[in-house]
Amino acid sequence: MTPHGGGFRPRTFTLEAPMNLFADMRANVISALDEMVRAGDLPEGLSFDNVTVEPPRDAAHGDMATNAAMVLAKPAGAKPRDIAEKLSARLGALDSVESASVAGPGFLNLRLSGALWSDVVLRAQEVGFGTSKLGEGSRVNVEYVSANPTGPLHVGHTRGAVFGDALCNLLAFAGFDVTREYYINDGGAQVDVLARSVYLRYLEAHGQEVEFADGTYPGDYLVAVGEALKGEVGDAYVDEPEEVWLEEVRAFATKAMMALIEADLASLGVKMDSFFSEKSLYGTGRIEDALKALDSRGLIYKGTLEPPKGKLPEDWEPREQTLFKSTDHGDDVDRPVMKSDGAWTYFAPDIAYHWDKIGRGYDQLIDVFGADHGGYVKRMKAAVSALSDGRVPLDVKLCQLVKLYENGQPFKMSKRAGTFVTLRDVVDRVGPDVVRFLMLTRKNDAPLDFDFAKAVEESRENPVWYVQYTHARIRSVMRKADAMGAVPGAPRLTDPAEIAVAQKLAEWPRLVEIAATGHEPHRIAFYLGELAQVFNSLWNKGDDDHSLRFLQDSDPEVTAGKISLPLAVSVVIAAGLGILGVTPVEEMR
RNA sequence: GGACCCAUAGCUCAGCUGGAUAGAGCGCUGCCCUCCGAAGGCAGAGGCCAGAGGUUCGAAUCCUCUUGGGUCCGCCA
Repeated sequence: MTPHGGGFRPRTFTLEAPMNLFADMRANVISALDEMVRAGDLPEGLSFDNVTVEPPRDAAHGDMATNAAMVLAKPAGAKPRDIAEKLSARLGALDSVESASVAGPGFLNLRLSGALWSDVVLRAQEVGFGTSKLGEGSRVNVEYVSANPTGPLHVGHTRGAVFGDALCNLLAFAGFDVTREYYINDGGAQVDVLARSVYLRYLEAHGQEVEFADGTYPGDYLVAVGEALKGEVGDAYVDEPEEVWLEEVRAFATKAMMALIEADLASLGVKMDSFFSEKSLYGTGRIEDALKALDSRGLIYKGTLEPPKGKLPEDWEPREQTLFKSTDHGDDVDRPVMKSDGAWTYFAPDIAYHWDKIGRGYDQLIDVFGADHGGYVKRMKAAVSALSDGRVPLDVKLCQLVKLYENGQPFKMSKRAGTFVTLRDVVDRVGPDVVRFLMLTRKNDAPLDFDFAKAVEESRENPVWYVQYTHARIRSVMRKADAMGAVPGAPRLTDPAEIAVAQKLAEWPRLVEIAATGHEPHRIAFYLGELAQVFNSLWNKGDDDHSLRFLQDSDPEVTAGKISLPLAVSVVIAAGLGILGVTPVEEMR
């Protein structure tokens, strides 16, 4: 049996027809059902929308299962098992299906022919395996991080940055046209505070004694900015009133902070496509335009809100404000867009910003916020729904808090003393790859514990290490195979452990689509852990059964057939890590 | 008072948008370790999916209520 002999059936693989075994089989099931309708086995006019083809929970049941008979039983007025039997006969006749059997309440279990698994392994070796046309022709704007430009990014921002970036990679992998965007909050009072703080550092650079009162930022990251300002303007602003310098110092400081933030993001491997300035909305009529758009839909009015129930703020008194009738679009109460003194609320520029995004023609908007912004989700969705007349969906992903630990002990930090842990601290400590992977080992809406010691531990408990280790050991095998002169050939999968790996590989394209549809990049991280596990299980079996080893020293040709599977696994791991933004390593140190 | 999120093995968490006997890691118990990449492998025990109703062929998953945690709640950005 030469590896390039009979069993080898090369198939061309193009991005126009990415492989998804489950989608392919579902198409087979649907056409079989259509045939049954024509043959009179099923009534006309049935909807097949709820018919699914999935991996069965228990692999002993088969390779795939369809619920078609159960879903159709009621509308067709037939018994599930009768439908399943007839469907079984048709599907059993397919080349790719080895056997079909009816089980349980009406499941149809399919056992696929061995040759199909070999095809999966071959195609999984292709770069681009798992890419999808799911997002074809669809443009998505993902807004994430969007931290105030008043200082370096801290741990809290890190999770949002990693989540948003991985989500963008995932969407791009699934075929979407993605824009990564950062909204700069440079229009509010906090940048004035920044400017005053920088001014104090500027005076300091001129040798003055200064005091950081409440309401200023004392962090020493502004020392260099103050000095830079001195280098720029000399002593022009010394002992001048605020009116003279505020605007320019604000612009100078904001620019410096954004440079700092961009550098922080770069240390994590995050690069934005677009920065959108809140300030650019003021005095340009853009806020007015957005509110006009709402007004033209009859959604702006003057009124007085009910006082909040329960604890009443001490200084509460009813005031008339300009309100957005967000309750028409699913919100609980209408929201003020203009304060009683005539100034915009923070919500007004947010509306204008999203109005701008809609105007740029995106098919879908995603906002990644911290969990503390949960209260704004409904009003943002209401605004986007109103402004796009329900055409553009907005999905808001909330990232829960990150708690830091050092060997199980809570990591102390004091915000007041300015000793909060920055993104840079974390990245410098464990490296960007570890940070990124671990930040995605929890769903975004679940709190995350991050332990510095465990993050760099080399053990099965550490998912980053485990996946990297698996990739590295495969690369090692591939290098040795190369030295033997073995080129990956047609895989011959016989052992259940080998088939199990191929089955896991077959799930990859489907998993990508599920993760992309749900905006859930953490699924990729979990999948990689599972893939590594089934693969290592096969590897370990090689200890007892030497015929399962990938490198067969005596026989380069058998080796050629064996190394296809590990090669495919390494390709998928590399692709998955790529989505997470983690570099796959060739060797562990 | 209201809104949103969460509750799954002793611990930390998955659970593929409603599928079959609910999974993984750690911990626990018992075996095996000198093997291509050592930093382990295999097997076993462990569950009223917070509780109660409802929807249907079928619910950890969807709806309602209850309990217990987190976040937020006019002019702060």
